Amino acid sequence: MAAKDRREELIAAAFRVMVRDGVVKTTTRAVVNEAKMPLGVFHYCFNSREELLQEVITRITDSGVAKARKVFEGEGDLGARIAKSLYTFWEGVELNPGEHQVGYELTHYALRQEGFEDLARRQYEHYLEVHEQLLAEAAESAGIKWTVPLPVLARYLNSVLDGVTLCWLVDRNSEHTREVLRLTGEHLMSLAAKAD
Amino acid sequence: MAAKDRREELIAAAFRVMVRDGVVKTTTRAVVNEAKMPLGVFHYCFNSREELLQEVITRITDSGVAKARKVFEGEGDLGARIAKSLYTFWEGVELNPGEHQVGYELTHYALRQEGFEDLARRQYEHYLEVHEQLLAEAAESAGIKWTVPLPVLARYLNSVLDGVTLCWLVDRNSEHTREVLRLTGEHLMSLAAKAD
DNA sequence: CGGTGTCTTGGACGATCGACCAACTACGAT
DNA sequence: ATCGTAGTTGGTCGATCGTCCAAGACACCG
Repeated sequence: MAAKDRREELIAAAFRVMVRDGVVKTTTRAVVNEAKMPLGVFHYCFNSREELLQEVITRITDSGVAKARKVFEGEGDLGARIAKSLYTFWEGVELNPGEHQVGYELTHYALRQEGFEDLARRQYEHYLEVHEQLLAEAAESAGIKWTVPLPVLARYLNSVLDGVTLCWLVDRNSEHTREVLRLTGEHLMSLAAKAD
Repeated sequence: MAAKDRREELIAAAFRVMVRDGVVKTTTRAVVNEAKMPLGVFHYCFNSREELLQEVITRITDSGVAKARKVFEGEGDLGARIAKSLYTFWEGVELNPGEHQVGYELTHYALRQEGFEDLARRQYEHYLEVHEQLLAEAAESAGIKWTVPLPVLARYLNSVLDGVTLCWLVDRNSEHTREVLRLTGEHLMSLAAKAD
């Protein structure tokens, strides 16, 4: 009935196809087939395939940011909060690996697509910003100061999470990954000092 | 003249195309065009495009392993060696970003390709193994023990390097990345204890 | 000389893709 | 009732892809 509703359904269908078959195989035909719509619908709702992918990228970025904020909710001292956040983050990865895999695929796709580089840049800009905010908030509520500049610490955290996720997507070694996250949590703790 | 030589040239040409245009656009025609050979050559030297990509993956893995070993060569105490290794690694990334980008693209490609998952798994298995060896060697030559199990420490190091590289490929913030690597080096130092 | 096997080549095939379009329907406003 | 706009559809176009093949070129061995 509504063109806008069709758009949303197609975006959701595209995301499902991506998780199942990968970004490369997410063709216009595969998407409309997943959404059980005739092929003609596609270019009535989207100017191009790229426009659809762009939409999916922003959705994933926003969803990732929101999820990160939710992960960090909680109480307790700094140590407990960090440990729980890392644990919750990892729960999310193991529960939904395809989503993260698609995220990386889209990042690399955007880096190669003329005019899409900014989209990837904004994606990581958001992630780094969120990590920075959460680290700052944690420091304030715990009454501590980070002994490392916040942007650096945020990049460090973001990198470790990206790295362990990528590595786990390949070899699925959950046990070692959890140990790495525990180690990272302890490291973060050691970078906190009493506030002035 | 030689079928085997053609093979090697095609592999090299394929790698060049990948770095320039990405894995997805590395078609049989693009490769033979890069190598300045007629199209028919391709399926005389390779049974399929997948066979070529498989060959490129193993080359990149081997080259990465060799480069990692070379990066770790050097003298001095543990701190200097770690710092220099991280610095040399990062020099390599900044000097040749495309190569690393292709590496990640191929990993994700392999994860999606039926029967190629093992190739990606072996790739990371090698990397982790090399990091483990280098960390063990460093500990021995410095007369220290790692206070964290070696496989975990290797995965941690591998993850940080992967993560910062990926992040830098997107936002090209060299300054913060170097600080993260410095931080990581100090962290590793803090995980060393005098051997028994 | 003839033949046998390794190269080399241009062209062609079938499949799949993104994109487009003309025709059809439904429905509210005039 | 008529018109116009938004929605809907199946079919089709041109481009590009991986793959294959038949025919020619070359060299070595009998």
